[in-house]
Formats: sequence, C-alpha cells, structure tokens
Amino acid sequence: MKPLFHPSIDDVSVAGILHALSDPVRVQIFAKIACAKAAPSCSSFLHSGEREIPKSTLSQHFKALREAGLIRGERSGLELKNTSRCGEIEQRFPGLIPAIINAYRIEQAAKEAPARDRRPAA
Amino acid sequence: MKPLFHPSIDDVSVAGILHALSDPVRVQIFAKIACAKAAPSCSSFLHSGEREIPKSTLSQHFKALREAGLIRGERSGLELKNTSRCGEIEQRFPGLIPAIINAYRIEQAAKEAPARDRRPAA
DNA sequence: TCCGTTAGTTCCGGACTTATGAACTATTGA
DNA sequence: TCAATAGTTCATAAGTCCGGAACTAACGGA
Repeated sequence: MKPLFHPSIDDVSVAGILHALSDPVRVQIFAKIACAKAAPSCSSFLHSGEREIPKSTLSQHFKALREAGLIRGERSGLELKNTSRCGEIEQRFPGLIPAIINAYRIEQAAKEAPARDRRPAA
Repeated sequence: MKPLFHPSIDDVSVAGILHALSDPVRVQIFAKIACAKAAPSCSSFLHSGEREIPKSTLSQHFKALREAGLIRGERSGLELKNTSRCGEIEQRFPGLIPAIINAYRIEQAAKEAPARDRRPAA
C-alpha cells in the first residue's frame, strides 16, 4: 500500500490548520481523535454524526486532516489507526489548537442552551 | 448605498472565523485593522502586501471578513472605514483570535529566520 | 447641474475545490 | 482462492474563488 503522506511539523502552516478545522465535520473528527485513548479508525466515523457521511467523503476529510498536519494515520491490519499530532503542534503553535477546540465547545454549548441568556427559556 | 451586512455577534460562527482567517491575505488585512488606531479604508490595502491585489478581489476579502463577523465597515464620505470586532469576539470566544494571530506571528518569525534553529545559518 | 475623480461593488468567465457514487486496491480470514 | 471489510482513487457535478470590465456612490469643482 502506498504509504500515507504526513508533512514535517516544520511544514505545517497556520492557514492549513485553520482551513482544515473550518469544517464542522473535520473538527468533530479531529476532536474525537484528540480525546480518544485508543486511536480510532476512519470507519468508526461513518455513522457517528447526525448525518451519514459517505466513506469517500470521509476519506477526503481524513486526507485533509493528515495533510494539514493535524493527525497521523497508520495502517494496522485492515484498519487505519488515527492519532492526533496535538503535541507537536502545541510545541510549534502554543495555544492554537486548545483555543479553537474551546471556541467550538462554547459555540456548541450556546447552541444547546440558546434560551437562558436571551429569553426566559423557550 | 445598500447598507453593509454585519451578522449579530450571536450568529458569528467558529467555522466562519477560521475559514475567513485561513487566507493569508485576509489575516494580514484583519491584523492591520485590529492594530490600527484610525480605521483604515479598503483601498489602503491595494499596494500594501508583496503583491498588488486587484480591488475586486480586495472587495471580496472585505466582504468575507465582514460576513464572518470579524470586522465592521462604515461608510465615511468616499471611504469605507474598517474597524475590528475583536472585543465582541473575545467576549464570545475568549482567546481564539489572539491564539490565531499569535500562531501566524510565530510562523512568520520562523520563515524569516529559517536557519537558526536547524542549521548553523545559511 | 454636469463633469471628473476616487472608493467600492457587482457581474461574469475561467480556474480551482469539494462532495459523492462507482470502481478499485489492500488486508484478513475461512 | 473466495468473500468480506477498510480505505483510496476516479469521474463528474456543484460550489467557491480570482480578477478584469463595467457599474454605482460620494464628493469637488466650475
């Protein structure tokens, strides 16, 4: 099998990271990989979100994340084990990833409780 | 003149911000606006960067930044005065913008001194 | 009021990107 | 060797982005 491409951490760009994480599906994937203890396979995301994601699309998303330098994919038998490169990125761009993940979390929380701050509760 | 559209801060999305700032030209514009004391006009960026940017393209970039909720544009006579919405965004997504700007700064610094850390100096 | 100038926007064609089904490759297990 | 599963690649349709040309808006004379 053709070995997967992973950029050197020095070639990882801020623009690339932001672009990769400007897609809600990809952030969700990335966040899950970053939090997970055991490296999740690609296919574990097929039925995860609200909508079913076609596997070709999913494959592209993983490729985008890999090429942005956000995750590392390693074949292990049939599956492709994905791990985050948070550590390396944190060293190069301290605080960037946590700030983004945190912002998404805030946004999510605001979406789930849209009432409290503005209306007496819908 | 058709009034410019500005999203309410509650409608500003993380994905939108990341997408808008995943373009080097737009970050540069945004950073300059955020730092500037007097609100700069759009045309002040025509001859600013390394390359000349066509004004139609520039107009699109400003529109993108406005619609992402990053800047506010107000007509003042002939010009369009641009101010950043950092304050509002900082309140909604604390640390996000600073982290991004900081990361770009680090990247820029690494580009300008690529030798020091890896080679004895080119 | 009409003209010229300057600041931005809109329109549109070509280039580039993205999503997705279909076909393909790789690995494993029977 | 065959079937099943995990991912990738290909082709195409839809969407987005760049940038020149034409347009609108606001101002300053004369």
